[in-house]
Amino acid sequence: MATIEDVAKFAGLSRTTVSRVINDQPYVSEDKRVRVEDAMKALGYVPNSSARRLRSQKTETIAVLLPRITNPFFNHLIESMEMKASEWGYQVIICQTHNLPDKERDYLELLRKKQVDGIIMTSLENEWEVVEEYLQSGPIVLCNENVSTAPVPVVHIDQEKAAYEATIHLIENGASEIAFLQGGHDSYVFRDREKGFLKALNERGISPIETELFSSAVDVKSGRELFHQIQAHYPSINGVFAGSDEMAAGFIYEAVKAGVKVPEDILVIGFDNQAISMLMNPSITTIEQPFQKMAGRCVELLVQQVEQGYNLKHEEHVFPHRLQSRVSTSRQTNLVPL
Amino acid sequence: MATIEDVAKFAGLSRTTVSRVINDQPYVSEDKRVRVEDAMKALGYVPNSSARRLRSQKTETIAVLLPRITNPFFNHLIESMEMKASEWGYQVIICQTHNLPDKERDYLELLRKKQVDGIIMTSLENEWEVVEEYLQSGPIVLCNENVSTAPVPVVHIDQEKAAYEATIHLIENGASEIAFLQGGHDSYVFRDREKGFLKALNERGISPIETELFSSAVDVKSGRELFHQIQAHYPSINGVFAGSDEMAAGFIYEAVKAGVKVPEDILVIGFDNQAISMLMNPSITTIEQPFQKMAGRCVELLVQQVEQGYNLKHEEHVFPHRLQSRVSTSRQTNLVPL
DNA sequence: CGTATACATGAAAACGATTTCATTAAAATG
DNA sequence: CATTTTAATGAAATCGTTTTCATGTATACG
Repeated sequence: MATIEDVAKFAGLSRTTVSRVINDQPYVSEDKRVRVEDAMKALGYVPNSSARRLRSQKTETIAVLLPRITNPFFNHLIESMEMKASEWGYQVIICQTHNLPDKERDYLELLRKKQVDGIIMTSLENEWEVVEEYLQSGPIVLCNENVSTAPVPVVHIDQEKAAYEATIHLIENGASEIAFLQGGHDSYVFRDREKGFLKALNERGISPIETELFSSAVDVKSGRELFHQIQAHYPSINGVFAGSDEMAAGFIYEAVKAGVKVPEDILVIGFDNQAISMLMNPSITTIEQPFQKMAGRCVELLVQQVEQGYNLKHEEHVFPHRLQSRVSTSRQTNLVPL
Repeated sequence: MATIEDVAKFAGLSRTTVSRVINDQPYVSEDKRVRVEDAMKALGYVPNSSARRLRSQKTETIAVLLPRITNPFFNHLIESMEMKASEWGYQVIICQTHNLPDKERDYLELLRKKQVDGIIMTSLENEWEVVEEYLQSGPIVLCNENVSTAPVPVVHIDQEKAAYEATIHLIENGASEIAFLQGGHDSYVFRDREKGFLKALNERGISPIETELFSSAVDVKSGRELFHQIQAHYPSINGVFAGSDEMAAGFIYEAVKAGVKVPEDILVIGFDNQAISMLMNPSITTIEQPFQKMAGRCVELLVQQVEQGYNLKHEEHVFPHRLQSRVSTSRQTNLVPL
């Protein structure tokens, strides 16, 4: 492959001048500019990315950490992130942690190796203290998980309020014993939602049931399993707050199969307003997050820090959510949604 | 940040020796090795990725091109690709083309810039001749789209046979006028499936209807729109071959809403065996592709070419598909699936 | 005991760009 | 016209590694 040196020789000029042309810098005469451009074309020259990165100490690449890309919430987030990054001239490296702290650390190392300019974390598997170390090597933006002590920008909805509203919605539609079904492992999202959930129960004089429900994730499979756990151990439950629409869908799928009626026997609410929540029969009431906007903001905040420097301060970017009411929580009608 | 030079000075040794330790090379005595390791630890040294890439002419990064990550077929593919790549020590850059030829070319340029070692294309927006040029800069593996003249490994199922079997299945379950609904733009997948579709019709003495149905994609929205187009212009159609489960789900959603019964009035078959095909009511008959295996093979083939060199020859890797029969094509029972 | 052979080490070249600095020529200024 | 500015150019340093090559020392061999 041709190097800048080859181009320079071919054009009878110096590397410096060629570099100036490549980078659209001033102080190069028109005739030389043309000569360089011709030479580049003739040799099929393309600047070598590695050399550029080394010299300029920039990679124009960011890493996005997430549990797994098949989760619709995360692939919607990353779709928008990739588009926004592309607008800014940045590439996106996809990093699936599968909820493993070690994998997360491996990917954070990309920052120390200077393989990426910055990182967006949409989930958190290590203690924040572990992650904080990496801020020495480059900026980090937190999406979704709101660590209130983290000296970085955090982008999220008000999870507590959303969960509170969802729970109130269940109660007002007739639920009196409600299960809180969130993905297996502890997280800030989990805790914030649980807080809102308990606040609503408390406010309405409902005592929380101490359940021993377990699910490893917020996917369809978990929802299906949890239906059977509830049937077996907590048959009196008549309301379900699910951590995702997929989980709600899995739950409803098994309920329908078992002849348990939603919403007549159990009210179900999901989260994220994914396609599935509209398509299911009964359709699923859910909380909508403006993920495109959140994703865009994350990228903007990160790129800004990369290009203009960053200082360690906590900065919250809270986006509005919206409750989308559908059949799964509606005691009045129970047929096809509008 | 500390460089290899700093480590060398700290340890009182040369860069060369430090490099040997980093890369686990022989010819370094045990005491020196320890001294280097201590120095690295003391200085918090991590090798700079850009410098490494420049010197070794390797990036240990691959790019995966796809239309959009929110399409479940593609995010399932890329989930497995990322995992496999990670096993081999490679990073994955995600490249959404949104079906735009220009965007595709932009991403192919990553190969010329030496920003990636190789590329996996899961879709094709340019003429193959355009793409072929890039083979000068690095290996490419084609997934899904089977360009029979392309001198690269291609990984796919037998789309023609799958479509043929799906169509026969519709016919044997009573469909006599069948619409072929595939995503908007022309593609090899499209053509192969259409071939199989027409072969089945022809074999069973059914003349294809010349429809003017248009959809821009294979997503839920397209499926919904197409239902209405069919209702309005081709009311006699009683069978639908949809290019994806999402499309089939959108179609069925609108059908149910309009009081058209599936499968009684129209039989519907989808593609990919995504979660949605099981969750819908009626559940959707579909064709399953072994995408984990296909994804894994793609990465293996690419990495192998990166590390051991590649020669330009066409090489087909065909994987088995499977028809999963469900309610949407079953005239006998029409209630809850098993 | 002389001579291959393997082991250990470091100086310097290389990877391919960008950037600093020096130099010269041309234009503007008083 | 002398002097300051501005424009145009290139030589060489730099980014941080890996690799080649040279050199020295210990070990094995006949």
